[in-house]
Amino acid sequence: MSRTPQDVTDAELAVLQVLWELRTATVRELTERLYPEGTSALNATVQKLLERLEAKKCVKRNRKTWPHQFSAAVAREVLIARQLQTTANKLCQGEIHPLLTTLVKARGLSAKDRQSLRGLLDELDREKK
Amino acid sequence: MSRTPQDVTDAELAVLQVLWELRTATVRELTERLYPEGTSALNATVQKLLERLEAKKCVKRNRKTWPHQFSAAVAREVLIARQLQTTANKLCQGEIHPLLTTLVKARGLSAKDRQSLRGLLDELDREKK
DNA sequence: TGAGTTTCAGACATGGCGTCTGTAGATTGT
DNA sequence: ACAATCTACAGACGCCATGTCTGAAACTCA
Repeated sequence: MSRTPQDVTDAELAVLQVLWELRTATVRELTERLYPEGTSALNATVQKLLERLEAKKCVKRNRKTWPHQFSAAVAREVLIARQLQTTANKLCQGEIHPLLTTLVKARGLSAKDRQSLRGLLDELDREKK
Repeated sequence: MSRTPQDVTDAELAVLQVLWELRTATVRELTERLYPEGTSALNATVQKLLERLEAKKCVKRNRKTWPHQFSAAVAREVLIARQLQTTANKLCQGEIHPLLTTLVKARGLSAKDRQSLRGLLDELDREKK
């Protein structure tokens, strides 16, 4: 039973969160945001995280500028979808329907939420007939 | 950014999957199921996994019998819900609604799925008014 | 050219997690 | 009761994912 590495780790995700907010940023900007009290050694840490994110195609790097400008290459929604699929694979043999029923049954679904969900479903009905 | 341990690891989940299927089992039965070709050393491995699962309150152990009988102490649905909440916390500040819309928009939702979902929503409407 | 950045390759450290060893205790057959 | 066999359990090992750091080369601007 070999361990499966995460597609995006916690520290990497923290970097992405800032990029989603700022649209684009330099290493320095990211470091200051992520480690307000940190030493300058953390620049290299953030750099490494960006390097790994780039390898995973989650971040784009503009090498034309100096310093380089970084931006997210995947939307938050994509990561959500990926994570949900992973959960489905592990716990439901890849089926997503059980996830839906679990979510719907969970507390915290307001009447408005239910209404908007119905809207989405209607849309799908019209699309696919 | 310290690493956060998983609540149930992959090897532990494999044990749980068998327990969900068999309802109850001994270490030996689990080992034969999980590692059909394995050596006897793996008995201890499974034992350790069970020990950790017990500590996490995911497994119950009956010490009255010999050998001990093990059974799952959490339903698959509970793990699903927990995992979904974790995802929501990491990617949506704890909101579950974004997960729902992502799932609904994803491929693989049949007309029947949509119908059963509506049924669930209706039920909730009646409950909470 | 020199000062102050930034980039980048590589190394290091911590700890999670799957696995294994060794020993004590329980059970069964004779 | 004794040997043979199984199980339980404590502890340790080792791999590797992941967050962090070091040092040197590359770049920019004055």
